[in-house]
Amino acid sequence: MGEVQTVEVAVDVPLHGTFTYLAREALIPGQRVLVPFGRRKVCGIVANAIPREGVEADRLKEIEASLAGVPPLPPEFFSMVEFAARYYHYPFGQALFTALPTSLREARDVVLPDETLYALTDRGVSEPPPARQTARRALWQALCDGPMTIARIKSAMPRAGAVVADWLDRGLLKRETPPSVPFEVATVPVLNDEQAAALAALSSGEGFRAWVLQGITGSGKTEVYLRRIEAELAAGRQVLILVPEINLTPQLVSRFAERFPRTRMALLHSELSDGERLRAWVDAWQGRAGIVIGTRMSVFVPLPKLGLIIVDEEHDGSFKQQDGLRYHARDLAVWRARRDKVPVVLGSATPSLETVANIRAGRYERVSLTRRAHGKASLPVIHLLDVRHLKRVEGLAEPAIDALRRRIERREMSLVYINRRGFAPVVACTECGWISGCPGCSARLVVHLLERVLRCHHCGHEEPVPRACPSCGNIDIKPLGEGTQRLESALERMFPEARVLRIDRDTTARKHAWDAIYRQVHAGEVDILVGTQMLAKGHDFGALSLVVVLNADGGLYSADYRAGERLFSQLVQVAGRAGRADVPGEVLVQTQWAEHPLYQALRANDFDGFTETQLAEREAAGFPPSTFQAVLRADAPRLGDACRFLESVSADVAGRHPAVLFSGPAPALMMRLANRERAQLILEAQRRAELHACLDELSACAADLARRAPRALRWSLDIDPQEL
DNA sequence: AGCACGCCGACT
DNA sequence: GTCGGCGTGCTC
Repeated sequence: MGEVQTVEVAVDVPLHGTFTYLAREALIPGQRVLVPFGRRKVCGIVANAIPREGVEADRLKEIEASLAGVPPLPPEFFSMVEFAARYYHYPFGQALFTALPTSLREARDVVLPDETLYALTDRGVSEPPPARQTARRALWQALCDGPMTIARIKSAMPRAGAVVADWLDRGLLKRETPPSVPFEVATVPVLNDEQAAALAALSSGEGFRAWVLQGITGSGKTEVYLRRIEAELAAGRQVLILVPEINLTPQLVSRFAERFPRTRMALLHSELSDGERLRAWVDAWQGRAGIVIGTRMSVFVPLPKLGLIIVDEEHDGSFKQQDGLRYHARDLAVWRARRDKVPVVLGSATPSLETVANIRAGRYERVSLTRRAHGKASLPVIHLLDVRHLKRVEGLAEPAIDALRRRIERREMSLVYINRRGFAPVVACTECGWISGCPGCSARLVVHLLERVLRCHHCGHEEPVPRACPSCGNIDIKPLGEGTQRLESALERMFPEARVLRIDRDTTARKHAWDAIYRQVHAGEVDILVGTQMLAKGHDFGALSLVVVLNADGGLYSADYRAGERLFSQLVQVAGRAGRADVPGEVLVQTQWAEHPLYQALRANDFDGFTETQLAEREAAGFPPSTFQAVLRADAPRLGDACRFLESVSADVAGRHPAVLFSGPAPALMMRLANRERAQLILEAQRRAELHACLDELSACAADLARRAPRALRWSLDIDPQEL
């Protein structure tokens, strides 16, 4: 008789560990199963875990069924999820389910389209069905042109099932598995010397290497990727390309499709339906797709023949998941590349400071592209407009107005970029440049106008808003970054003849909004584009001859220590929009702090100089990448409950971990959100290991205390947080 | 997380 | 008298 065995099963619940079940038949790790759980039936994944002791056999329930549709998930998938669950201190079961496409999380069988190809045998070709059997004859004709899937056969001849079975029986038809990674390259443009050198570098060595491809805007990074990808495809391997959400555009996809016309691509992004996503996921997993392009979630997709990982725009914040399993796809990509002994390429014009620190530490190797790839195209000229000494109309400095007017006369397109980021207003003196800093730590104080206080979101310090500048007595002190509200309408009043197109969350919310915007822009129907952050991402607006940047200073002295880094990268991006082959573009940045090192570095096109000062500042202040951080966040209907919870967690754990600095609890920057109030506790350590040892204890303690706290309290732990 | 059990307020 | 609020406890 079949012996009853026990099996460990992972389930999508916020509890640590796996659950033990009885199984009547042998089950393979990675298999999806239907299990009774509490009073419901859920999907579980058979885990290759050590059977747990001390669970009485009579309390065990039985696996109800195995769920059909896909093969068992491979061990490499598990090992990556295990790592992510451990590193991000998140329950294994939930981590496993976040790494899966929705269809595989549900307690249902899945049905995938049948990929088997049917082809005529030699005999089949030489024995056509009689002409009077028109349907069979038409199917035969279609099959003569090449193999077909069952779905395509049925669309040609709805009741073909019996015919196919009959032809298979009589040896007229055979099943074929598709050639795994068919490969062919379309015409390839010539690389310039620098690109060729970069490609040679990225192709050198064997096994794991972490490369940073740092190329200025327009330097042709994508072409280098394409060449590098070509080599992998030619060797029959798969390539994983991670891109920010916004960059996964039809233009990017068609560029790949045109270059490798016979290679199957799997695209993974948030717009897909569950069915489409499952299909792409399985194509990648089964090795059918040679190229896998996707957003952060694709870092988990099993890839049996992985040869290379590319993370494009690696500095982009969208690689960090902001809820649930708060993973960073770039960091997991590097981990995965090391494990799979394949190279990883991190591409960016402005690599993140974390990446720069890794280059300096010798963990990553940098390859640079310093020239624009095409013709005589040159970098834009950047001017700083010191608004303290210039006359302004509605927030626009006169030289900027003149420059816009000239472009309108010449029928050239301009972009007015308004930086609304750094929404947390820091108070500054317009005379001496004094900034509201925290006396207790190196963070900056944020104005809360309603409560009339300055507050530190790092340590919780509070003080009243001063009436005059504490440094020079000037009474004209105000929050940085005020006065952009009226700008858009002001532009229209100033240039009534110009066609102004505003691009922001409101105007792009509708589904095909971008298509319409692109059409107008490329048809030359726009004189001035006005927009926010969105414009700094990889949209192609063709050539602009002028970019005016307003309100950038908010990012200079922000409560968020990453604001400077983000500002620099955004300015480099928007500046990169300016300029064409014949005329260099012009960029005007309006600022009160023209002498600030960030702007000086921007003007001199000096990324290394910029990172130098940033790294020094971060080191002095004890912020990443020179330290390692985690944030414990809590929210509740009342701030007090959230703070009390964080306070008791801190009191419980802090004493035993002197190497970890606890700051707070402090109210979070966006204190109120959807009628809930939020607070945070920040942890910092010099070494990652120290932080993680502390976090092991802290997460257990938080889970325990949360059970006794008011039920409405929610908490989360964010490792390597992106924003505080 | 989800789901049930359980014990107190305004409704047919 | 019951329908339903959400506090508490558990899930192999």
